[in-house]
Amino acid sequence: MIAESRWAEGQRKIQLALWEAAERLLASVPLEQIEVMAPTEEGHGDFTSNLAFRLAKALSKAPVKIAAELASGLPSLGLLERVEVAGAGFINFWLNSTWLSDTVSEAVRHPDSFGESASRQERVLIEFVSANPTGPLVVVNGRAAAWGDSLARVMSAAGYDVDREFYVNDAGMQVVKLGHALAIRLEELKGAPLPEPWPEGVYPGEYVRALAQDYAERHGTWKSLGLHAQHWPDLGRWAAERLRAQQEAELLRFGVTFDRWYSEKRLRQEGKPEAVVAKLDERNQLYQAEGARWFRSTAFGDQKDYVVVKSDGGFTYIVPDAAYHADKFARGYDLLIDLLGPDHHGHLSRMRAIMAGLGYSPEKLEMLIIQMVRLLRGGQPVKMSKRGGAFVTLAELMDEVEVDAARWFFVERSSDTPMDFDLDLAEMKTQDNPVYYVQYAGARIHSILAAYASQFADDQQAFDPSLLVAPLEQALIRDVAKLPVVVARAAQQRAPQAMCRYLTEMASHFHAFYRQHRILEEAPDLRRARIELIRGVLVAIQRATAMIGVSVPQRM
RNA sequence: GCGCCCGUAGCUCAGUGGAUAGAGUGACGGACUUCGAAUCCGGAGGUCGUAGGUUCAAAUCCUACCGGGCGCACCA
Repeated sequence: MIAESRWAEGQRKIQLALWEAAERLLASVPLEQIEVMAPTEEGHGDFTSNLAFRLAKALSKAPVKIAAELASGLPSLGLLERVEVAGAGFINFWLNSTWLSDTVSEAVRHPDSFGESASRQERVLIEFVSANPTGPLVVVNGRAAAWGDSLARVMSAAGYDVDREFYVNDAGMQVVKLGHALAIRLEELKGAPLPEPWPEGVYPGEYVRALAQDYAERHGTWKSLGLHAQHWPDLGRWAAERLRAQQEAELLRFGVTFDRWYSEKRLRQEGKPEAVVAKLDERNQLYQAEGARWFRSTAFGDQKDYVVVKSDGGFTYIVPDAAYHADKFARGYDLLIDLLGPDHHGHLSRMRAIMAGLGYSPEKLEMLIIQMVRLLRGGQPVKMSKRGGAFVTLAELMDEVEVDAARWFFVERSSDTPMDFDLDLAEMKTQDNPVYYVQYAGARIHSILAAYASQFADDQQAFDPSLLVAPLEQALIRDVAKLPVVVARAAQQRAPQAMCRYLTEMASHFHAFYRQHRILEEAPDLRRARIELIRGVLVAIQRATAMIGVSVPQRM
């Protein structure tokens, strides 16, 4: 539907031209070996190639000489302004500025789709958050939510067919313990004393009190319930569904929705864990020992074999998990991405092993760890302990920090390293806060466009891109033109944080441009050109912020 | 002990095998009669944890070591 971006198209044309030039010098060079890439530094062109270094050995000639020969034989392709040999043998390419500024008009014409790539015909399932339905979402769940949702948006824009899924652990022992906790709180409502000592593993959190209140209001018969273990599973299921719904509402407030909430309970009811064990058995991957059934995970690079069916006949947790992932493949996804919590390091090699044991190709399952979040206030860590029932929830974080700021902070850092979340900084609506820096650029553009619309409502001036010659204008044109490539790259690297850097750089160029140049007071033709430019910049800002779930208000 | 992740400017962090390793922030010095100063412009700040190896080229890949974080149940 969407054509290849002009930027990528230009890159491709240069690559082909270089290939032809190389073929004239050396009998045959595989096209894949010809790299045309973004230079690391300004002043090295729009694209650069290291081809001369690669050919140096085969041609036994100095890279500089090869580069000069390659460069001299290149056609302009209708897009190159100049080609230069630099350093020890790099070939740098500058794009024609008129060709470039046409992409700005392209952005202005397609404000809702600019930056997107054509479909890749690849179905991806991203599973994230998947918090147990035994309590409210906590801050690290927010990190996973922001990061996973942004990755989904970025990959979707890059042409992947993406679904988001939340796996609900509503079947295990945890749910029974939640039911136990609810029973205790119901007894408390009746005036009974709390158990001494508090039973092991039962949720002590305050939120269970609220649930008990709620339960009592909805169930007239609650007073006849005693503290009997046979009631815990039912109470637990009720509470788990309440908490799951609450999690869904909190995520919605955070701007994150899922295509599917996948129930472990249903997975078990449908017999999928049994099917996985049977399949492993068929494939000769199981053996009996010490009264349990073991999986030969060492055959797939794991450290030691582990139990899949316990001596009491129950499954270990890996079995339903494996069944869940097998089911994802069965549903037709080409690629699975899991964002796992910080306590799942040990899970990775096991999951890889068992999926390999089931015959799935390991590179089709990517597992990324979302590392823990430490909240800082006044430079000091805020105490959090789920066990003690005192923790900072995502809802509390949202009460304190705007969603835009929270999401920016979570996405800005790569996922696999622990982060400090500076509450004071995120709350600040000042220059120190990077979110507002970007939003302010958008607000300024909105404000200029509003003034333009009222002062020059009947402007008939045509857009003349050749007037945009100032360095900052050129920088902004390139920023806009690059969006599709930035998105494609962020998707490929699974690195939504690239969007934050892109936005910060573009905003910086815009603010500098704004201080240095006038728009409305200029002659009509230049005014019109700059209006087109900032419209394009606004589109790029809006598109890029949308991909990380951050808004761009018209006024701040 | 084993596994995963991380050591880059005072601090927080980017960095795709390429050129002189970058931002932000802090401290310091400047800029509003202007379409929004929530902004801009300066200079200063580095043995990329250490030591080897691969390569024309290493912060990036490999090995060892040092330092930090997390995880290592027939719990989930």
